[in-house]
Amino acid sequence: MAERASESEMQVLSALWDESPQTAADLAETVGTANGWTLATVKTLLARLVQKGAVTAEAEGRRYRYRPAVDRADAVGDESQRFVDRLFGGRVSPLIAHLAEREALSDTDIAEIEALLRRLKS
Amino acid sequence: MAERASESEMQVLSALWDESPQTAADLAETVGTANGWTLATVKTLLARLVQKGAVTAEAEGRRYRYRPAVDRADAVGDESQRFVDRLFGGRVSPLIAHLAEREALSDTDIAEIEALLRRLKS
DNA sequence: GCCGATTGACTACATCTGTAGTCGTATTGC
DNA sequence: GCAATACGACTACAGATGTAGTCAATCGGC
Repeated sequence: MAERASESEMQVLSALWDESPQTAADLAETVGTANGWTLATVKTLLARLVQKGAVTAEAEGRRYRYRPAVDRADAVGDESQRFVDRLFGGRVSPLIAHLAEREALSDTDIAEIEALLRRLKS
Repeated sequence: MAERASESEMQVLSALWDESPQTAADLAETVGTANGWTLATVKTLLARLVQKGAVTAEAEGRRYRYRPAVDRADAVGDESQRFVDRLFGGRVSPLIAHLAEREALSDTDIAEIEALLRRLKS
């Protein structure tokens, strides 16, 4: 259970991590419109997430309320690991270096990361 | 051209970034065995990479020597951006936080990241 | 010069993914 | 009560992906 979610599915799952439960219509409005998906598409993604065991559907009257069934930290951690393995041979600093070069790091990001590192070293 | 490489394709491309040119047989021996792929599979991945314009094939006698045709920094940067967008809403520090929590950061990583940040701030 | 090994070209095929559409039913506004 | 609508179940379908196999040509060793 809890097979990997595809990229699109991950967007939906992400929205559920941010707020849950949500209905298909809710998600269509937020994630759907953000990605240019119709309600039908969002429903399909939800169905697949449920089938993969990444999301649970709880009946509320005639409709369902969806909730994440996997832990965000776990899922995100797994993905991150795969990602750094795949592109950086498991090394994290080259990733940071790339993000920095691409100016993908805001001042806030930098400050936050520094704070994190301080905590890590203590 | 230069469409996105799939995960498996990326492994091959990555090997070419590390060393090039290489033949299909070379790659099968390294990336192939590392992933449990046969020579045939590696050849397919190479063909797809060439078709996508991510790798060039230069004939050397009866065989080809493959070289990356896309810049590593560019490709990796794009992937990284997509990745942080997808899982962290574009914010980098949560990614670092997760990696840190998973103890995926070595002391060396931390030191390197700090050095990077110092450079960024100057 | 012949034979086995090598190599690219082409083909195969199940599954996953992205992106919906249809349909029957239940619900709700009037 | 009936019509419009909302909802889930099921179906559709092309393209991407993972994973290889076949085949014909060729090269290298004997």
